[in-house]
Amino acid sequence: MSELARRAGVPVGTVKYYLREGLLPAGTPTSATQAQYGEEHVERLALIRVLVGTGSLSVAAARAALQVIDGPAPSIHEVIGTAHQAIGPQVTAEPEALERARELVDGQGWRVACDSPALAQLGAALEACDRAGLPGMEHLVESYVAVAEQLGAIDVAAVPTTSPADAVRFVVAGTVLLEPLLLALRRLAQQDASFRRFEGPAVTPGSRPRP
Amino acid sequence: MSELARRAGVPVGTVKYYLREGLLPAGTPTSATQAQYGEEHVERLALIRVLVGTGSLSVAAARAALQVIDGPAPSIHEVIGTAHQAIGPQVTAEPEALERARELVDGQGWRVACDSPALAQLGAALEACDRAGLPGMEHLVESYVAVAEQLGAIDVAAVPTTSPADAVRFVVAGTVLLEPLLLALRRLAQQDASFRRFEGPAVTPGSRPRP
DNA sequence: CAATATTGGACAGTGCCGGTACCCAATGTC
DNA sequence: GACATTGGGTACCGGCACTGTCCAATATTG
Repeated sequence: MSELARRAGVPVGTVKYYLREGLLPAGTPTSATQAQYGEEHVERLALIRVLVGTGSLSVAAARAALQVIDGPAPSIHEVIGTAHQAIGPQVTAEPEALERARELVDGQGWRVACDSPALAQLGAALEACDRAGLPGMEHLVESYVAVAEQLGAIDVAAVPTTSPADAVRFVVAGTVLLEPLLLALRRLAQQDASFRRFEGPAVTPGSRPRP
Repeated sequence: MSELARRAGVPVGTVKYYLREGLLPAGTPTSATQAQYGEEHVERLALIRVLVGTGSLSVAAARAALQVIDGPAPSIHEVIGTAHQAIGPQVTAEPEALERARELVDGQGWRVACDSPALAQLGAALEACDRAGLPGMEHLVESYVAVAEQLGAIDVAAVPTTSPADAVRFVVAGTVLLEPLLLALRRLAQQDASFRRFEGPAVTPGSRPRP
């Protein structure tokens, strides 16, 4: 076990913790004080660390996500739904907000499961924007919907067709790990866009990108 | 204070907590045991709640974000940078990952501050995708960059020009609150796209959206 | 073969973080 | 004047992701 921990770069105590929490399957025990761990355990450990680290999943959510990866793959569409159930922050939106989300989605012609947690998340997000008093939301949301449609198409097109297991792994890990990637890119693009709009033509000393 | 708490729908103890933490400015005291709170305090409280609730900012990050809103607005471009500093999860990426992020951004021709936390976030996210063994990342990232560019343009174009204070508020709140909105939309779009790709033509009983 | 080190496992403890409960003197209300 | 309420301070709570400690069984070594 110490070798596993060393190879994965994770403290031994943490490995024990993951074993206890059911994130990491136990190794094959060779005796009462020894167990065999393979390369798959190292990879699993790496996956756990990125899910709870970069993906900022809770340990419970990571367990659920890993169960989806381990489980059978009925169909990719099913897996996406299950993954969203497992991963999503369990947001509870009021019925009216949920209704608003449904209308938006239906108006867009999207075919979406009624019980998807993403609907509640959308409703809560819309509600939050209202409460914050953000102006011009209608147009903004419209633009975002168009962008999201591209994202969905990109993601689904990128699902590998080599094997069902690969596909499931890609869907679960990709859904989680591309989120921070997307948010980071958005922020960087915001900086660039604001530079072009506000600083580009007349370069003001002191407000250009810092060295 | 109890009236303020009631109007904002927040427990009194929590209001005290926000006062203590410097998120909510103190009311004008009318005596030793009484203070006057105005509509602005109710709005502020609502803003705090969406930032820490839906926006899932820590109290410390929310304080920093609110300080940006309260502070002077040198220029929108500056505000975006400062807001990213305040909001961002303080990710520490290794120099090599950071270098990789820089190359990606430079290759895209984006003008970005060298010390932006978003660069570290991007580096960490790329690193995480590698560690998870996601295939076909190059093409995927390329597509995401193109989408992010649209997002940045949308966000910056939506900044209101009515007053600097409005603009700052929009930038800070929008950066935070549109993130959950975007992620929810992405998930919904994924569901729709996967439905179209995998379930659309030949409808399989039992795998269509649940009632 | 005996002395020592290491292992896996169980369990309690730690540090942080949002938030809550309690207490108090000063004040408002009846 | 009796009594409730207020703001403010402090202590405390529960959840979470670990981490430290202990222990008996086993591996390693002289």
